[in-house]
Amino acid sequence: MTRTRLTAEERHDQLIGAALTAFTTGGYAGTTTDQVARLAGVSQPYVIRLFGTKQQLFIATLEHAAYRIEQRFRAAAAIQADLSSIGDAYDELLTERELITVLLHGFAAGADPAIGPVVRACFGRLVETVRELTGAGAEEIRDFFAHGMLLTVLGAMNVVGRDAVAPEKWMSDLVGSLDLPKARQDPGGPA
Amino acid sequence: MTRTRLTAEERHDQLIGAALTAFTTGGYAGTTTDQVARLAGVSQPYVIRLFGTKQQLFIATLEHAAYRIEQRFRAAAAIQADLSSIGDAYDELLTERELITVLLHGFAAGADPAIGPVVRACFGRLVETVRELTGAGAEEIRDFFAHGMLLTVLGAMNVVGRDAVAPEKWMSDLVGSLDLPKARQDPGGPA
DNA sequence: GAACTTAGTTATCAGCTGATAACCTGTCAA
DNA sequence: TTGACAGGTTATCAGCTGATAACTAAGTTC
Repeated sequence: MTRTRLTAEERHDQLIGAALTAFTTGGYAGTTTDQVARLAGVSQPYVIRLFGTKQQLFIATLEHAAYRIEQRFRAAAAIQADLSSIGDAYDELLTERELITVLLHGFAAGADPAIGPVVRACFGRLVETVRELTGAGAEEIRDFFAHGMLLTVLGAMNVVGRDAVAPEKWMSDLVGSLDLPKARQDPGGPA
Repeated sequence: MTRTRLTAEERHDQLIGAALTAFTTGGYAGTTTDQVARLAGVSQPYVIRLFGTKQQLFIATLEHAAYRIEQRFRAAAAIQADLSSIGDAYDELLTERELITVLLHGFAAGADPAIGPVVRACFGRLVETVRELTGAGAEEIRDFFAHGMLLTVLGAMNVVGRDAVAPEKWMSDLVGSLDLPKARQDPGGPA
């Protein structure tokens, strides 16, 4: 069984992908480095070797998620540079769950002295990016992220998104008037 | 050293208070039952004995937090039954951090099959409570909780609240136009 | 083809953590 | 007093988990 050897950089990227999936489900403390390793088909000590510590792996994952979200925002703004366009991009990210939800886990772990600065920087960068791309005022930016956070939390709770539970009335009140991503649920296509 | 013996109910309540503090900082997976026990001045096995499992302790803590938040909302509405009054109550809760932040940790753990239903029920109850108290429409309710979630997340990241870090410009943009609780920071009174 | 570099593994472990079991001790009624 | 219930403790542990060390093997260069 000749294993395909990857370059350290390729493996690094692949591991961050696996970490994204793993941390999305379990959060920082609730995820083991072994889970990440298995997802990537690699031994657990090798994960540690590449990233030093579990904490550094989590931080790298957060930064990667924030970077990719930023990219999606920029792509959306390249087509139409306003908040509604970026809002659509956000909705798409929400159905994919991982990038947004892992960031929420970062927020929740923001009290950690090592993770806090990273997650604040990531979030601040996103705020600046949206303002730069749209030229929107402070109030608009605030409202944009406010509704984004609501949707993010509802997504983490499985109130909206791919694995959403059966809706109740209070849910539709919260989500009803937003152009929510429920209508865009994956109709069975490939991941 | 004669330890003061409490009734099981008193100890139960005290332990939930300790759990509130502990889980607020570390989240569900990141907090040990021993930390809770030490905070309450009790042995770790006794915590398990009273609550069965760590998970049940967390669930009890979430429900307690949601209940107390609801009470605060009702108290605020008793004085003035509109969203701005309840919003003020929310700001106060935010400076106290614990009740709101522990709920956020519940949201983040919402993917867990045992915790998910509980946290959805808690949140749904809060939504229904606010609507019942204010008679506000779906959009108003949504906006209220959207801004609430933004503040909650910013609180968990220590962007606002008691232990807030030095502010940066993007933070003031997000928080600036909200009647934020920063001005109400505890001026040195007793806890 | 040999020396070297780089990608990966297996073996191992110390420390933590939730949970169980067995025991101890105030307090109160009769 | 004595018994019995309720509120606790100490002792113990199996299993997990992040991390280290030592070893193996696939390419690569000369």
